Amino acid sequence: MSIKAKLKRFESHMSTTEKEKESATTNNNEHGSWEQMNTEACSFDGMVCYIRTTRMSLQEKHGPKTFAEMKAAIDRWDTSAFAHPLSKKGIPTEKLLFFDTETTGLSSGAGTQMFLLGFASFTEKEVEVKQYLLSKPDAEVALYHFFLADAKKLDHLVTFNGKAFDWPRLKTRHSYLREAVPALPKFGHFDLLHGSRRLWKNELPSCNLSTLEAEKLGIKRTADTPSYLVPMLYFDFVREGNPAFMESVFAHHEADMLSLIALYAKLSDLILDAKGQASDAERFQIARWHEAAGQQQAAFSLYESLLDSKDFPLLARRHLGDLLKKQRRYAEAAEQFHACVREGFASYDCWTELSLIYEHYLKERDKAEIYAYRALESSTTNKEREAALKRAARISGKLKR
DNA sequence: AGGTCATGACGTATTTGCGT
DNA sequence: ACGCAAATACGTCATGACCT
Repeated sequence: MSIKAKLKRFESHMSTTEKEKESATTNNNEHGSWEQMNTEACSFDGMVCYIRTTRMSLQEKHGPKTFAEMKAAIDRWDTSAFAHPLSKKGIPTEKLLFFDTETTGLSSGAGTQMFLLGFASFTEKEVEVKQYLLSKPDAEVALYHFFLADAKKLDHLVTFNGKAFDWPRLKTRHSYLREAVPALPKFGHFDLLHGSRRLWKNELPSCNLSTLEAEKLGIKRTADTPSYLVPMLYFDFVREGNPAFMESVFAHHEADMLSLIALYAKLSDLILDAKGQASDAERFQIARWHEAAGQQQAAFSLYESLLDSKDFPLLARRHLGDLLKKQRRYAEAAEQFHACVREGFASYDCWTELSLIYEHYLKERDKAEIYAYRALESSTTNKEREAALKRAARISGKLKR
């Protein structure tokens, strides 16, 4: 008896739902089939990896912006005047992999599988999304074989928390398979989580990607499968072999990668054109970022631009004072600290700075003494009181002689 | 049973400038 | 020239957020 005939005889014993599932796995034209999801089964060494390829025009939008607009924003790094941790200057935008994975959980134990790898990238006229699905637990070699064959053509990762989550895990799995799969290229890596936190942690309840999408990228997800459901859907897929379970997972994963493009574009816009596009709060945080990155010029110019802002004139002044002092422009630094204390801002810190500057650099000890006592009056903790008292007493002692 | 980074609280090393 | 205290720059440690 042929296989077909056997199946036909068996059919009558199946329930209706089982029949539907069976047809979904075998009929390529129906909803939820591999073909309908643009997904191809690729074999390597007897193992299958499902590869889904999606291409979209640069004129398509993800949120309010077209991919062409996003690419233009990212391209602007190439003409930027300052160094920055997110600067891709010198790296073609087409060489970036906007990389993300799906796993069966957040914990790092042996029970957690990395079952979906993917990246979006810019080609000449399109955005291309490639997704590599693990067909079953022991088919990892095929997964990494096909993923690496494509990924190695590119050279810089862009991720959201990928430095701490996706990439170390991928490296761990890859090292188990290193005899059987291509070597792991040494990618450069831009991670967007920490920069996003720098800009927005004070104004957003959370800096997770979905909050950023909603609040900062203008991206609305309709009927999205939340991340926490992804593991269950994958378990169902493996157990029942029905590709339909992966449809919403593919969509979720794809949206994550496209949002990485949108987020990198947004951060690029804000950092490269802070005066034109960033809010006062964003500008202040970008200035602090420049300062931390050793870009005093860029920081200085942004702090200056905030002196007539509504919420940041004094904070910006305070930072300008620090920068001027570092540049040994002591008289100008003192002006900034004076302006702060006139407004009652950061009084202890600023009076202390004034006392230091007048004692050591402007050499007016009588003023240094007065400012030390002002710092003492403004002190709020024992630690501050002790330090201010000590300073005041020492300068007074100097003056007596 | 993870890794990265910002942040803040402390501790330490090196340098600077003062007073003797 | 010297010792000392202050200032600054650099480590270290702990904590929390984020990823499915």
